[in-house]
Amino acid sequence: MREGPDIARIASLVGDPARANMLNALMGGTALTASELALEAGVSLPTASSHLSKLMEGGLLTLASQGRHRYYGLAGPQVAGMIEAITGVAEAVGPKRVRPGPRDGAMRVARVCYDHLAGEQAVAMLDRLVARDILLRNENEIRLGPSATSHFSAIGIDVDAKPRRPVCRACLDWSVRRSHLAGTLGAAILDKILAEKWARREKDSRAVVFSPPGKQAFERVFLM
Amino acid sequence: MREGPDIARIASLVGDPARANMLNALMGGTALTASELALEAGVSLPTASSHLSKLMEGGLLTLASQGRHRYYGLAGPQVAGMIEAITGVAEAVGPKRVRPGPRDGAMRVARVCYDHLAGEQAVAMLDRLVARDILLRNENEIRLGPSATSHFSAIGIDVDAKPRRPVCRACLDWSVRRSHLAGTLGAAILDKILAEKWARREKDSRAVVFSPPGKQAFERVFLM
DNA sequence: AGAATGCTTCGATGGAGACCTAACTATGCG
DNA sequence: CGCATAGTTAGGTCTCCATCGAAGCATTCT
Repeated sequence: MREGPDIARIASLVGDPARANMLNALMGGTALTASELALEAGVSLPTASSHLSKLMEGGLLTLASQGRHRYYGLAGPQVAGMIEAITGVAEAVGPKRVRPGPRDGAMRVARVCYDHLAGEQAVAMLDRLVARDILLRNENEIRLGPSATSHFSAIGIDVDAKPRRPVCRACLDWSVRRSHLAGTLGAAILDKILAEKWARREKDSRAVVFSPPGKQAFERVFLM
Repeated sequence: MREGPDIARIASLVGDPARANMLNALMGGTALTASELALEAGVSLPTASSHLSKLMEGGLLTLASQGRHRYYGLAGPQVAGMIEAITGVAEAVGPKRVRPGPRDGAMRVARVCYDHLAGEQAVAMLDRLVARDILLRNENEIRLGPSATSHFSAIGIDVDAKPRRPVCRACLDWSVRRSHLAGTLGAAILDKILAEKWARREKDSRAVVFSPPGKQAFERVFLM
């Protein structure tokens, strides 16, 4: 029997799949709301809330209340370092990813992330929008460029509406490890993709599958 | 829902108090038998055996059978680093130990971290080696300086051997919150300290206690 | 004020796993 | 061989906690 810092307590906090998923999502560095984290973890809102209060009590998270939103973030670099260390071990001893199934491949290409598009397609889209100066990017901040209004209104998206949520937000993509576009604009684009039937959502999955003509249309609008 | 390395699996292995105690005991660097670990963990032998097979299956331990004894040890430096990282967080957020006992004081000054020295002494040593340009440090990376070979060979340590493990590595010290020296060089230095009898290991603890003349010798060689 | 949204608390349920005793296998010793 | 020590396996109990639906606050929008 030993004493010393209670390492089991901390480790068991990370040891639950739902909480691990949440922490993983927060490794992107941006704080997320309880709903977003519930989606990431694949659990209901009450369950997520319970997990979050445990993580808070364990000192692994910080909380920033803004109006009716509650943004949870990692408590600090030390916590992030710990997650990295655990991830490193998991990667090393890991059950050597069996053959990635077809779903995994589709998920990698394009999937829904809360309310916007993620995956290779989404990362490529953000890159292209920035390269064309339609969006301006500075580290993790994304703003509208001068031609944004005209460009997006041409395809039926109004970026000048003043919603509560930020129009643009960077969201770290776990498969590509680079950012894609979130925020209301990201959500509006996903809406358009689905409304135009360029792609459909895989049932019971976050994967988004483009039809061949839909893919062409998407690339013509966003990747040219 | 995410995928990626199964961090929850690894963390939950550490997240059980009995297993955490076992891992903690193994942080001393010496392999222990199942009975010894059962004692450390405060559980019965069958329970310990069950835990050990889980840790083995999780890839956190190595096993060396010798006759009817089975010696369990940490699987490697990466696992040791993970435990240290978790310990650091637990220490930081932990239920602020009421009053540090005498043994805690000794642990703070100098202790074994898997195969190298940790604690105030170790942090001071790395600081000094960097200040003298014997080691070159850049963030978390540590390299040998130009005079390293001659300096260490003068005290009987060969730094030019090419092992698989890195010669130098930074390891975050949970008590001081700054880095100390790990890697094969860190291990060799600990070996020398014990071989020269500058210090002895506290029984059943990771603490390392310097004798007065030993402390002088150590400081002459590494802290001047 | 009333409706809508974001989140937490409550209460009940089910399943996972930590634990021990007892029985079994393996190695070493006289 | 027969006994002792080291360790694992089997079987069964019990506690903990992850989970969800429903209901309750809190904040903001209209």
